[in-house]
Amino acid sequence: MAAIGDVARLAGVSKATASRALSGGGHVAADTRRRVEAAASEIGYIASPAAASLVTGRTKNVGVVIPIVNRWFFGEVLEGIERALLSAGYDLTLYNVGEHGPARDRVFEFFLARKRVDAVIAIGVDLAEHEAARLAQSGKPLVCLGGRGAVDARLAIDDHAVGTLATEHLLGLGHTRIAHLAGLDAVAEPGSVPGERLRGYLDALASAGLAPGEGHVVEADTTMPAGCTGALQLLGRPGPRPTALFAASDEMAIGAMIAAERLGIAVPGELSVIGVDGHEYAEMFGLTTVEQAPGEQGRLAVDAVLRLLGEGEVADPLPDSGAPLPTRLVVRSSTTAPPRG
Amino acid sequence: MAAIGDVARLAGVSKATASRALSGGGHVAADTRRRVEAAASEIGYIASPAAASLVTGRTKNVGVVIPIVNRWFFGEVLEGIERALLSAGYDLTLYNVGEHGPARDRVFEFFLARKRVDAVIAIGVDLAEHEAARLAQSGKPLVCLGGRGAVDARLAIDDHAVGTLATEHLLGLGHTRIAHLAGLDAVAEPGSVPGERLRGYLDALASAGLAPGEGHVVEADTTMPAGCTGALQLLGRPGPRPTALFAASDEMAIGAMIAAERLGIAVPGELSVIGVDGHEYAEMFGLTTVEQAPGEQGRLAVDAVLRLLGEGEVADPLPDSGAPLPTRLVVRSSTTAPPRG
DNA sequence: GATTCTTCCGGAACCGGTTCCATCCCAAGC
DNA sequence: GCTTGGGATGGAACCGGTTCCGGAAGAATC
Repeated sequence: MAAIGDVARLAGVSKATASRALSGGGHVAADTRRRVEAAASEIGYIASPAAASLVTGRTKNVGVVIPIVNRWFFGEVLEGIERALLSAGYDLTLYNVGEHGPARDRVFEFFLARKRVDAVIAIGVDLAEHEAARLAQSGKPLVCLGGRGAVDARLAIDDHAVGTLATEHLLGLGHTRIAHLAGLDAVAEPGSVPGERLRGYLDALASAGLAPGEGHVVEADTTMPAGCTGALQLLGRPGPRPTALFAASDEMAIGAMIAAERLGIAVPGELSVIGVDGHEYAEMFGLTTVEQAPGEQGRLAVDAVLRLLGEGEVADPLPDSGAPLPTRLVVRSSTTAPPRG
Repeated sequence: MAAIGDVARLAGVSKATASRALSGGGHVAADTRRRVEAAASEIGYIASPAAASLVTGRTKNVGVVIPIVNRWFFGEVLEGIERALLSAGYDLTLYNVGEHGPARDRVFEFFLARKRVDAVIAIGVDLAEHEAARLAQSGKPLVCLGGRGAVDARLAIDDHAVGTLATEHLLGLGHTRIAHLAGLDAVAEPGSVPGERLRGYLDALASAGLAPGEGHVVEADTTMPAGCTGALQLLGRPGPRPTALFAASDEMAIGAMIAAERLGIAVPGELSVIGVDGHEYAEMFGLTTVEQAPGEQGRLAVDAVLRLLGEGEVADPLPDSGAPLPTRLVVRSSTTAPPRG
């Protein structure tokens, strides 16, 4: 394996100059730099990241902590992060941590504590106090995308506003019996994503002088099958049926549309459905939704990390660090005015 | 930051002994080892991976190359790999490479060529000749899961057998008009996954003295929306309608079931549907499918890599390296005998 | 023309581990 | 009692870069 000493010898310069020519920012004559570069490519020299990081303390590597890979939103964020990091010359080390337990502790205590990553991006994970503390103590920048826990840099959409926006869209169409397919633990955990969306929904209803009908708020996993099951339960019960349904995710909304089709309920004729996410399948199903852009959110998280690492261009406009990430209502064919009568 | 010298001093031994006590396999007195370990934990010593890998040449890090994160199969494999690597003390560095282009070249030429990963796992990627050569030249073990290209270690299911198995299930139920929703380029690329499944389907039909009806083989992306669109096209055309449909993936199969529902075609009464994958949603839709176990496949790939790195237990039974990965038929409620008449 | 500044470059220390080699000591074998 | 052997340990080299420091040469200033 070719080392930088070989390059230097071939180019007739010292190791120091070779290093400066190849990576350092020091003053090197243009001609010398060319000679060194030629020598390097001639013998196929590739710098050792380990040696460099040993002395600089930086690894050009960012750890990404994610609770689950195989959910559309997370996968999309992950792809966005990967692309952005790669084009900045950074590697991405993936840590898939689930519920609290020994495996999760091991990631925080051992893997992330080592000097192998320069920074950490945590996506949708609720950091326990000691986990955040551990990371802070290691001195590595930490950027959170969603999730909860006390950290300095957090990017998130305004989930309360999302709930309000979706509900107001339905209210604006004239609906009054609006049901909600909420995420798990929406009622029990007020600060969580499902909790905030539920609160936004309730607040919008209240502003219109309304309240949800009995059994018109159902909690389910944010997946299509769970959405389908939840909707079957919600739409199948006796009593006045809702004319509109706000689902906490697009997957749930699609599941609900499938449930409606199964029950012979026309969408949007007899039931309007709105979701949240901007899922890639939403368009095919004609689903009205409050879009967020997970891939773009991943890119923004990388931007934030790079800035914290001092790599950001000075020209970069500082993002309004407090402001929530953008969302937007996309109206398709799954929502319309309620049936007359 | 505490270094190993600090630990050694505190324990009253030399750096060499401290290193041996903490990681090396050399002879260390039990009492000394205890003293060193106590000293290490007292000052919160954490070894620097960079320093260790600089001298040992090993990084305890595996690169994973994947064409797309956000597809159920790949996400599942990725999670399986992550879990297995983590429990073996390895890190996972993710490279999401798409079509051939400068970004992809950069991954192979720059990122993977550096001494940052000990081995590479490529999932479902067709390695170009120069890409495989580059990896081979770097001397790093390479394990492929699916995909094509000349490499030494490849794990894959037998896609031809999958196509045959699915088709024979339908034939066994008495179907004769069996359509196929194939993956993209199934006809154009005989060696590919979609191509092999198509061939298995055709061979099974031929063995029964049958051939696909006109327009009864349709190619589509292996997603739910594409499967829906393809099925609408396939089922909507004039002429005798197929009584059974073999879709090249579960997502496509689910899309097809939605299409059938939309067209008022009963499943399985008027149309039997079978897919491939064992998707997490298959059960909810009652979908009969040829299951493969992507998470388990990821674990097996890690096993293979670890063995190549010399970490495998000698006791480990060598897997029949040539044998295809297991698949199995799971019969649910989406397939039945064809309608009479 | 002498002084100062700037640019370019080489020598050498250093990052933090691992490992080779030499040494020491104690127990076993003759 | 002396040699032999092997386990335990320390000293020092080493991995492959980066960076500090100092020197040399040329440009700019007076």
